[in-house]
Amino acid sequence: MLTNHRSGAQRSEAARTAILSAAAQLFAASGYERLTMEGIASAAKVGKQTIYRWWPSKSALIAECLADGYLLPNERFDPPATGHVVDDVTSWLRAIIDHFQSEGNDRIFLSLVSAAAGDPGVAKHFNARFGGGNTIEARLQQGIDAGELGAEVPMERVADALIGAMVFRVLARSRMEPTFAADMARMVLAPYTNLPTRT
Amino acid sequence: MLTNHRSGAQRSEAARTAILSAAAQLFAASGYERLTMEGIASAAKVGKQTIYRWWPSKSALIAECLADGYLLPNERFDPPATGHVVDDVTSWLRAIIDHFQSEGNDRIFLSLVSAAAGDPGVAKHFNARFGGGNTIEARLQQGIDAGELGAEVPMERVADALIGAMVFRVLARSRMEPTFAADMARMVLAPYTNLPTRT
Amino acid sequence: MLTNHRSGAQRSEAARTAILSAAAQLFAASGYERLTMEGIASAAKVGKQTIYRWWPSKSALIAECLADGYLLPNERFDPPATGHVVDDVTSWLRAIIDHFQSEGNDRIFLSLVSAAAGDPGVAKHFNARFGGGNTIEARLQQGIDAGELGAEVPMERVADALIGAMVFRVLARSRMEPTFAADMARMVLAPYTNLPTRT
Amino acid sequence: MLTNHRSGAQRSEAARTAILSAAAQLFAASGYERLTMEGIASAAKVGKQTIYRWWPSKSALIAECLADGYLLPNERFDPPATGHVVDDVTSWLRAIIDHFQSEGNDRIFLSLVSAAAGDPGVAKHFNARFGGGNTIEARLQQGIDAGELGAEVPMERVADALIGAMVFRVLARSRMEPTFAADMARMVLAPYTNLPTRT
DNA sequence: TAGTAAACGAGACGGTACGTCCCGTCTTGGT
DNA sequence: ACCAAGACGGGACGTACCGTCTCGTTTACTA
Repeated sequence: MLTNHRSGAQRSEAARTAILSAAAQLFAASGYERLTMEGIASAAKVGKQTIYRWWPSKSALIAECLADGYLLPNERFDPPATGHVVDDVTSWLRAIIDHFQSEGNDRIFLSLVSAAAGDPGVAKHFNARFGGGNTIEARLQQGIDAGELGAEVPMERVADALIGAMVFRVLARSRMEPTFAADMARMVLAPYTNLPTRT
Repeated sequence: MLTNHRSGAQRSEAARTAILSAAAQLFAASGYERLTMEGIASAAKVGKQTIYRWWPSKSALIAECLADGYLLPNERFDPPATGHVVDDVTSWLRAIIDHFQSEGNDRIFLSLVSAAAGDPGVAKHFNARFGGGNTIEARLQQGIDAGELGAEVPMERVADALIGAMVFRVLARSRMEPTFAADMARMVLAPYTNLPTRT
Repeated sequence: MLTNHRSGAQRSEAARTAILSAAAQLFAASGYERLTMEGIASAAKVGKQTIYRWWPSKSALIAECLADGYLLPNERFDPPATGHVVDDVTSWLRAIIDHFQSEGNDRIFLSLVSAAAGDPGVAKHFNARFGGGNTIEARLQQGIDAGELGAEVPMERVADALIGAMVFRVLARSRMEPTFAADMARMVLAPYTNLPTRT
Repeated sequence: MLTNHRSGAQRSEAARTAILSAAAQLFAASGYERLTMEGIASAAKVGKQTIYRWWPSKSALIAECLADGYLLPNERFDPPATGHVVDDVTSWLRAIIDHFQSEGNDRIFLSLVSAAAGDPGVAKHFNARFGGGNTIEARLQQGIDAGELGAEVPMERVADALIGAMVFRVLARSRMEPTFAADMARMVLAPYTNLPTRT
């Protein structure tokens, strides 16, 4: 027999889902710091051990919530491609900002920052969703290919600046101006566009 | 009796100092989440009540640590004024980055982000130190006055982008490249300088 | 200052009493094995830590219940002194048997045996209450002094036999005959009485 | 098909033996209260279900251990028949005492008492081994038949006293004197022997 | 210079949550 | 049908801290 079989009952997908859902719901409602394993277990109608059996810590659990789309919309923040890169980037950034400045979601975002600050595993997923490798760089690359942008545009730096500015403003509890997205996009992309952007 | 006098012992400055020092030391060593009031009281050789008498919460205590310079150098991050604004901003940003990427200080910064994410009071002090009213805008204003920069430079946005990018990279546990500061400074200021910056 | 003073709040006698009462009540109701610290804390409206602060274990708590008379009547089992030692010992033993064969008390006794079997500290108090040094030996000594008993009566052995037989019968769930006490008393004291005892 | 055969595998004698052995070994090592079903299953390399399939409870398992001689020597405590009944009873009692006062066995005995106190089923087997139907009464009957003892000797009471005293002393953690067995035997049998026994 | 009231260290208190152990049941795949 | 393995919902364990509340001592202003 060549199967490396595992005897015993299989992991319950129902329990896994219930735990992630409960964790996400309580996380959104109360924030990372007030999230308790007992609360999750109780909300998920699950024994605490079932949580600890599969996740080593609260932060690992939240990281998986994040990775599996329980906390944030999974496929939402793709920049449009209208042909005008600055406008498209502005739209993209504004969509993100609108989402996280809306009631309820702001708390989630702050809790997520708190979790990411406290745990590298969460940070990794946080970064994966917002930072490097994200869809914004693909859009910039399209802009280069289309001749809208100079090839020397420092794509990672652009992403750092746009996302970072937003994170910082949320962290500072400083509500962003309506023109924030447009201002940021113009500022960081201006030197690389082949169109006049001053004023 | 018309005097609103207060008899009895005065607040002990020794206790206040001991508490802030102990809190800062434990905060730096263990982070915000593992910081405990009992640990602080014990390290400061102080009764718990003496802490609760003067600070309503752990975050208020940390906010005061931050405000009083127990956690960060108080007067350090002033940009130089050599006459070349992009270089000066680069120097300023690099100094901040070097400080917070050094061993020990990175943990403090992350803990600070965590505390700020969890508590608006801490966030206010966090912002005061890094954001809005900071010295960087004064330097930019000097640049405008000296004719180095166009008057239309969006100073708050520049500050958001520079500080925000750094915060984001620290949060993402992504060590910044040696040219990070220079790249950022050039990118955000280029469209407003009266000197050629492409390449 | 010569006082070896202890700073801080004093131990709460109310908490101590509530804990011992709750423990005794639950012990009597559910037995030693089903007794839980959480149940006691909850019934006594006390934090668990307040129990653990003063008693190292469940058994130590039960031992103190026993020592302080929360589980058994404190002053009850004194043999009478009518002048006839065998009758008096019979009365004494029968009183004990009647008490522990009554509904409710039988469970207490068995639980006590279980606790004593599991913990030397409980055993010590169990022994103090039933065994050596008890009042039965004083009564026998009176009998010797009065010339009823030969001086060579092995008092400890008599006590061992009487108490032991009862313990064994309770343990064996073997309800004792009405004549049990009299039979035992006669049997163990007969060789030492100066009166005819055969038949 | 007329046979009332049972399809499927038969009960595994190997599993049964392994479980009883493991239970007895852990019981002797850790006592009744610390004995766990998971520990037994793991030590016996058996699934927990296999235990629960055949025994309803921990106490039933221990009762079977006791009945099948996994915990105590099965055929050991027969009194000799030298012709002198007090000596023979002394020898028998001393053998029992020596066995249970020896290192290791004392713990087993106490654990057994604890188990018996907590569970009637165990108590029944405990009693069967030490009490009522035991071999001591047969020896006493021989003594009566041989004219050594008066026919009125209360055999059950004698057994209660001898076994009970020992149980009580073990329970009280009170090591028995070397002359304990002889003293007890003389005391309880003296009034019924046809020989002088005072001193 | 005595009285008194606040601040202090210490730490007990009623609680909540931790992460672990074990319960007795259920599920899986193999013999 | 029985077995080994082990996941499951649940309950209790003993510990760590929470924020509040006495204690008895120290300090410094007021009468």
